[in-house]
Amino acid sequence: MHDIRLIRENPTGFDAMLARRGLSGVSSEILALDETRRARITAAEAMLAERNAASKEIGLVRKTGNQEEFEALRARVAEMKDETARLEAEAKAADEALTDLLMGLPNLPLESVPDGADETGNVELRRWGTPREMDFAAKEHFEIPAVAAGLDLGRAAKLSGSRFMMLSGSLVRLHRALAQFMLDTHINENGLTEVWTPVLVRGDALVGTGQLPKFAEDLYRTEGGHWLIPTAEVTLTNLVAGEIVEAASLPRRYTAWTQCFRSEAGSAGKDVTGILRQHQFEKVEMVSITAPEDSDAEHERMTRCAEDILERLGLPYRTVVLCTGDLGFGARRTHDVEVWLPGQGTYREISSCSTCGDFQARRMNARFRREGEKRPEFLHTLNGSGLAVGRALIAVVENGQQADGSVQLPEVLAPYMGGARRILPDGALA
RNA sequence: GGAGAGGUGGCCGAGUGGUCGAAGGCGCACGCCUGGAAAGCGUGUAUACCGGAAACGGUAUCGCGGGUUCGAAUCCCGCUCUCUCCGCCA
Repeated sequence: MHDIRLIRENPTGFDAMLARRGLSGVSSEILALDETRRARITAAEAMLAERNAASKEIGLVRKTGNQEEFEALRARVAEMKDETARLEAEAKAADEALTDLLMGLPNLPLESVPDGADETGNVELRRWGTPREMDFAAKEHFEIPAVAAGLDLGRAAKLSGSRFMMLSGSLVRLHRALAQFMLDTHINENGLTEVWTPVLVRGDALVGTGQLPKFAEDLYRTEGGHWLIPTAEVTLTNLVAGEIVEAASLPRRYTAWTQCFRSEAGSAGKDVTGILRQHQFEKVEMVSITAPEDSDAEHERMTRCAEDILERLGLPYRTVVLCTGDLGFGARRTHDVEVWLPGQGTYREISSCSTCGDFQARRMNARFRREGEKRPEFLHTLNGSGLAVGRALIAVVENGQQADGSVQLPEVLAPYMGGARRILPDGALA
């Protein structure tokens, strides 16, 4: 949500920023609504003040017992009541229209974000690692014998339809090991606080982080009215919703390992083989809550936390900064970390780290107070995957695949795999 | 799921139709007092929005949303959350 005062002060600047995201000037409509809203509020309040004064007078008059004057005042107030109601309704209508409009507008990109129409405009920031030379044709994850032994897409489809998976044996253990390894690293090395959160939330929470009202079709909703979270960004960020926190408690750094649910509306035909894109998947999420002046550094730190996981796993990656055309709704700047997938011969997104500035904080009214200051200020919020567990699984097995159909596992996972370092072609650990 | 009780300012807590943004207390800030501190005394102490250069004025807010009334913290309806008991349950 945008600060209406900033738009009032600098409408052309606001339009110019939104233009970078491909939106034509909306400030004129915003300002018109804002003006109507304020005019009606002023008028309604003036009339209300008069009415309140008259009502007070009625009380006094009634005590003095002058019946005529009492009735006259009553009639006058009754008249004003209709007029007040009309003005208030108009003010409310303008206010709602304005809020709807503002709620549907994406965040403004930071200066440092490159311009571009789509993902081809993203700019590579750095690369780490070298894809392994393989003297055989690299397979995609679902084709590798060691993986196929524990991956059952057919039966998952029988139960749930497409874009669901069933994992068993060594493969699910590897999946769990990855999540545990990520969590332990974030908790022990990166100083994040682990949180267990609900995965069913109220609509308000999703409005706060920006998924609603605009992207309802991407989400699942229960009959009881709960929504399933598409990412723990929702629950972790909303931890500070409606609160005023002490500056001394910042930055707050959270991590959570949760199920995530996405309808994947609009991604028909994309990534239909394997487990790259699922309706239900696991993610270890990172969320930071900071003071405004610290969010840039925090963004870099968070991105490094995601990259660090890949480095410990020995998985080659590259990090890109998304261009304006590829930027998500709530983000000011996003770093995507893309891991090397030999089976596809390309880098694929495994983490997305975004700084949202005060965009989400405004929507959820999350503030902090500086030591000695009276006025609270809006917080800055950041979120990033650290990492998507299913995709990490894909990356580990594809990069570790051997000519004989087995998979060599990263050394750091051995403690989580009962000391095993390989998955054999038949799915057994070794 | 059933029954009951309750949600008032940073906290506790009074308040059943008007003069209530709301007694009192705690906390906090400032001042007096003191060699210094404590105690004591005094003063002050919410947020948002609208108008205004400002001083300041106005409006709203007693869980949330409606309603009754000239007037609602107070009466009515719906919702929500918390607590207690019962039921069910991993």
